[in-house]
Amino acid sequence: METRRDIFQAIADPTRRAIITLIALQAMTPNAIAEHFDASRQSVSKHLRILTECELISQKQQGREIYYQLEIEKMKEIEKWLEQFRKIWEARFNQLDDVLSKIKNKK
Amino acid sequence: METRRDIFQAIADPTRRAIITLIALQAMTPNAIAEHFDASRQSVSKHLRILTECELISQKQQGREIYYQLEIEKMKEIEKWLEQFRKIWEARFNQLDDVLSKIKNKK
DNA sequence: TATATTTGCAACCATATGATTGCACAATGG
DNA sequence: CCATTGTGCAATCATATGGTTGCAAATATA
Repeated sequence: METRRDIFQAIADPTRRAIITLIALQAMTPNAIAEHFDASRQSVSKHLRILTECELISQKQQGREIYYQLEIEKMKEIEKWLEQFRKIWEARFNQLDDVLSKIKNKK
Repeated sequence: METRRDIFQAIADPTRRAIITLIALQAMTPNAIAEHFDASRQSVSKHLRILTECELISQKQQGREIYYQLEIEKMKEIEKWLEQFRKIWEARFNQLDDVLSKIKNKK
């Protein structure tokens, strides 16, 4: 709770992943978000703080209400980490393709 | 340590992410893996257990050595979760595209 | 067979985590 | 001005986490 925030650590918690999905399309207030979960309002507030700390979400003050919205660009960092594995998938797929065409040529 | 394993929880730890990257291209023994980190062999062994529990990696016994390899298919589950956000990215990109072409048409 | 190597597991420990409760404070509305 | 509403923060607590050390089991080697 006190350590440096990290996206991967942030999305490790299922409630936080659910929050991310919930506000992905529409910004919401903490109270509105909390209504979707069993957890208390304060507990959700803590999750929002963690998500804010690693800049996965941001706030928009509107009178006394605060709307939290997803910073979808930040999600791309996960995508970026996955890229190295995508390359491997594709390489394997191409290898399979080679094998298949060799079988075909043998016929 | 005792609870049900989850991929997102597994990749939350930086050492585990490093292990995944390390063995992505080539299966390795626990000792060989541990040499790449400051942590003790036993600590790495624990990480390997966690990764195994959520089926992100698998083992291949070879004499008295055990080779751990990445189950790259499992990584696609993260990809799958990201898909919902990719849709939003693309929608935004298209919106931007619309705006740009409208500006162009005005000229 | 005796010894060395490779590995996993159990016990233990300090710290992180996620939840709850209670409070404070600012903005709104009567 | 006073009550209500929306929100964050501090304190506390049980449990999870990640690390260490010490040991045991299995395989390889002399």
